[in-house]
Amino acid sequence: MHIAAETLLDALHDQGLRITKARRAVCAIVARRHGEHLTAASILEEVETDPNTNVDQSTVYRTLDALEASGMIVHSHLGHGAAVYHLASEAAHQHIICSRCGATAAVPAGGLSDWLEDLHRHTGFEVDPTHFAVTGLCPDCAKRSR
Amino acid sequence: MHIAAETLLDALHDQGLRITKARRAVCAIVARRHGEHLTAASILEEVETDPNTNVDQSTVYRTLDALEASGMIVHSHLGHGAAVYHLASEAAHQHIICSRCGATAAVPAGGLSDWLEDLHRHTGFEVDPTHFAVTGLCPDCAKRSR
DNA sequence: GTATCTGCAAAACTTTTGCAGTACC
DNA sequence: GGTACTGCAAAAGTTTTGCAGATAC
Repeated sequence: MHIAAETLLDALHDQGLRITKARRAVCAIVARRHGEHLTAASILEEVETDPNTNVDQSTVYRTLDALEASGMIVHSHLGHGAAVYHLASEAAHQHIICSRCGATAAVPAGGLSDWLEDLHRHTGFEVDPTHFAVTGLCPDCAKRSR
Repeated sequence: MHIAAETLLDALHDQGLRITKARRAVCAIVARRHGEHLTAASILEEVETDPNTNVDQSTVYRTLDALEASGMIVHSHLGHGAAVYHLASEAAHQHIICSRCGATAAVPAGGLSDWLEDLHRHTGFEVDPTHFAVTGLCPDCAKRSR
């Protein structure tokens, strides 16, 4: 799964937004490191390694918001901490996080479709289950708790 | 579904904890208003309506932690904001929250059991799906977005 | 040229922590 | 009497906001 920073910038441009140095920097990092659990903090940290650019945290958040509004990325919440961002094209998976040790796993969200249909019939909600992780105990912690 | 403040206090006492004025106040509110989406802030707000008692927010959090440790209550995360607390005996339901308007619904978590078994086979995780809500669009917002 | 963006600084919001004094048992 | 608990105050961590100056188009 590859994506070019240009693709992200184009999406912003298509929304009538300007292409700036800060947006280039953030898009480059998102393009390069998508697939990781990217947080605003980790993006900011990486931006700061380049002594030639100076991007503020508020600009990182605003750029991520713009990318999300343009439909290129989504964010989800793994635990109690910071939100993680990933490409919308990779979004259809469910995060699981261990409530004890923080270990994470990802599974395709496909197996949920029956439940989602049920939910829709009962509540009328159109549910996207991937926005929040589900918690549980990872194999190791589950073993230890017995 | 009824519960007495005494029951909660007994649970704390059984853990070797002391029965104090602050804990009485918090337990009374939890007992009276369980079933609502109780947050630390709403509990604090209600405590402050009584001019005779003065309970600090840190004490509210510590009391909720103690009740959770004793197994009487659990907390879950509905959205990006504060955690909500409810009785453990009422916990086996899944929250759904509209990402646009904030409307919430609850459904029994029962329909998820097939998926949970699948998940366990594939990842080894023992998942509790109710800790985080799932997001989606409520019927009204879904209609409006078309 | 001008509307959009940016960096800076500060605030908002929820939750946690250190500490000295209070109150429960 | 002694330990557990409390209120107070401040900090931590993530995200948002107001604003004056900078920059893309």
